[in-house]
Parts: sequence; structure tokens; C-alpha cells
Amino acid sequence: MGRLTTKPGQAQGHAKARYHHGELREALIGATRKLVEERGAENFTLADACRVAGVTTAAPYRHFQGKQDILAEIASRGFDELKSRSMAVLADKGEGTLAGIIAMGQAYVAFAVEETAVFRLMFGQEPSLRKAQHVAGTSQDCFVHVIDQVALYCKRNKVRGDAQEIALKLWTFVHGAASLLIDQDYEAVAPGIDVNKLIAAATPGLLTASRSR
Amino acid sequence: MGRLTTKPGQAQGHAKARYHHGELREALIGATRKLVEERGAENFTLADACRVAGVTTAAPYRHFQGKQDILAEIASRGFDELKSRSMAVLADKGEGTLAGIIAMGQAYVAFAVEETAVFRLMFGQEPSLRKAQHVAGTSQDCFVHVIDQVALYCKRNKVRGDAQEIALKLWTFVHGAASLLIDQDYEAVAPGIDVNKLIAAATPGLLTASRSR
DNA sequence: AACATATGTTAGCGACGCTGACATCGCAAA
DNA sequence: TTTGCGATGTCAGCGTCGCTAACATATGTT
Repeated sequence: MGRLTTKPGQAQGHAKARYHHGELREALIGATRKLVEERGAENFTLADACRVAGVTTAAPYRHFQGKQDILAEIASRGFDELKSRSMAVLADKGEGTLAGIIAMGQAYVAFAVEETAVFRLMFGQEPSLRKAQHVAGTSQDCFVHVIDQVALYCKRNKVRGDAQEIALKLWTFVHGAASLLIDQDYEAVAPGIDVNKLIAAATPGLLTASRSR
Repeated sequence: MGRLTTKPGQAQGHAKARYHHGELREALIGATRKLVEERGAENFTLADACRVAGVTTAAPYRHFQGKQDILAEIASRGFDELKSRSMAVLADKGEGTLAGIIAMGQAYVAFAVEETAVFRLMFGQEPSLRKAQHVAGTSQDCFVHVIDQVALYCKRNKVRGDAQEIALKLWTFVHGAASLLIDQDYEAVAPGIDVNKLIAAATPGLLTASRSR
């Protein structure tokens, strides 16, 4: 692990050393995101983020309640990004289509792969990390959108069954794929697996009402 | 968070204070497992485990390489237990049957719920936690067993398709269900969800070859 | 009995999260 | 302009943690 040995005088590079940073809140969020993505949230230290931002370790407490609070902010923004990704994909592939629903699942996994640490913050561990208010709302927004798509698909293709239950099954599968992939749990068992293909293969089977009841 | 203020003289309760603990390795594993299950692996400290075991914080290093090493040992034993649970369920429900395969999935989730912290250690985070040798082997054993069951089911029911791919789909779904459940991510969207029912409902749809290619 | 090895303790290093007291900056009222 | 005040940063320090080196004690082999 590389030590970060920067004097609190100033962050790397530009601007002259002024006593007040000016945009410390955003700077800390940026630094945290970068470090968390590099080393994982487990190994992230607030002190390192301070060194990157060019401030002392006491400074963050003017903007955040503590370490957890910064991480929660990052998780919160992650939901916003995930939602916008989903909507972008849908606009491309078409609403209420099988291709659109598959593409949403693949986008979910792509997000998990590209922003692994953020993804883990969003869904993992103790829910204490998630700002109850904002995150719960945003994640629900995300999910409601999926339900809408499934409902539309069911209507068009005359699939009977609860759209919510079907959406739950899709989410469950896709989340499992994302988790196993980023945790490298597939490696021991199916090294070269193509998860996008796996999703495309499984989705039709999940897009149907259950017979058992 | 309750402080643990025990003198290293002796663990709570029985036996006289002797210089050598005698079974420190197992005692530490037990203490760690208990604490990790109570507070999560994130908030676990080796020092607390030492207090529970009644030794100083330097003692563990005679038996483990460090904190990670103890956690890895616990993850390793988790795989053993998961495998034995699966086999017990199979013996009960019958091999190669739909009911048996569903029950295996439900047992997987039950394990995740009952031993949440161990489950997270087994599959989560950086793979550095898993003892490359032992764990990789044991988890592969687990999975091979699932493949066998699926292959048997396919043969009996004349389902064509790659048993490995089908097994992967099942694992993916069930792992997603376990993850979302223990991380309480279903709560915001489907509060009273019955995951066992969800698994039973989804399994038939996954137990079929994909048409797309 | 004497030694070698295993297993525990003591003391201490550097890092971390966080806090209280102090310093500096920017802005608004006098 | 000056004064004063709140916002935002630094400094110094507490308690804890993971880990190590040096020392103490128990165990078992010859």
C-alpha cells in the first residue's frame, strides 16, 4: 500500500496555498471516491482522503459527521447514477421490450463492474451506511421503473402474473450475477464466464408467471 | 458499542488462571465468530477477541498470521458447513428431483440468514480473505455437487442443455436472493417478501436450456 | 535434570477516528 | 472603513487498533 505523504499545505498541483480550501466538501468526496475505488471501502482511511485533498485530518468534520457519513454520500450518488444509466439504456433499446429488459440487467452488471466499490456501498453491509431518507427513495425510484417496464412487457405479450413478482425475480438474478462477478466468485468454477450472455439466457425463463402457488 | 473490559488474567468464568491458555487457537476462532456475527466483520477488532478469550493482544500471533488470517479460517469452515447442509437437505428431499434442487437453494439462503457474517466472509469483498488453497477447493466441491444434481434432473426429465450453465443460473439467482435478503435491500421495495417462495417460483423457469444462443 | 520449543506477556511503534481549543478568512452591519 | 462574527481550517492530543521485538513461562524430549 503506497503511503501518501503530502503536506497539508496544498493539494497536488494548481492554485496557491490558501488557508481556506473553498470547495473542501466536493474535494473530499472526490478523493474518497477515488481511494475507495482503488483500495476498497475496507481499506479506505479518512486520513488518506485528507492528504489527497491537501487538508489536515480534522478538516472533514466541518462538512461531514464522520467517516460513515462521507461514504453514505457516495452511496447516495451511486443510486442517482444507476438510475440514469438504466434510463439511458431503455431509451436506446425501446420500452417494454425483451431486449430493453435484458439491456437493463446488463447495465446493472456493467455499473457494478465499473463502479465496484460504489456498488458495494449501495447494497452491501449494514444499512446504517445508507442515508435512510434519500437512498431509500432513490432506490425505490429505480425499482419502480423496472416494474413499469415489466408490466408493459407483460401487457404487450399477454403474460399473466404479478409484474412486481416478476421484477423481483429479475432483480434477484441480476444482482446475484453482479455480486458473484465483482467478488470473483465465478472464477473458481466458471473462469471465462460471459455474464451478459448468462443474463440474456436466463431472462426469458424469469419473465413468466410462476405455476406453483 | 459495549466495551469489553476484561483483564487478561482469565476468560469469563471457569478454570483457574494459567499462563498458557491451552486451546487458544480454537478459543480465538470461537470468540471471533461470535463477535463478527454480533457486530459485523467491519467492526470486528482482534483486541476484542483477545479480551473474550482472556489473553493479551499479542497472543494471537502465535497461532495466526494476523487479523485477516483468522477471518479466512472462519470463511473456510463456512464452506464446510454449507456443503454439509446441502447434502443433508438432499438426503431428505431426494436426489435429482425438483424439490431437492429447490430445497438446496432454500438451504443456501437459510445459511446466509443464520450465519450472515460468515456468509459475507465466504463470498464478499476482496478474495485476499479466502485461503486460496483450501477455500477454492471446498467451494468447488460445493458447486460440483449442485451440477451433479442438475445433471441428474435433466437426464430424468429429458431436459436438454448444459447442466453447468443451468447450475450457474440457479446459483446466481439463489445467491442474489441471499445477498439482497441479508443486506435488507428487499425491505424498501417488497417488505414482507417470502424468499423461499420466490425461489420455488423461479427455479422451474431457470431449469431449462436457453433458447437464445 | 537440562535444554529446546511452544506459547504467553510486556512495552512500544505508527496509524487511525475523532474532539476541543485556537487561528484565519470572508462578509455584513455599524 | 472598521468591527465583529460565523464559517472553515489547523494544532495538539486522547483512546484504540494491528503488529512486532524482547522477555517469561510452560511442556516435552533426551
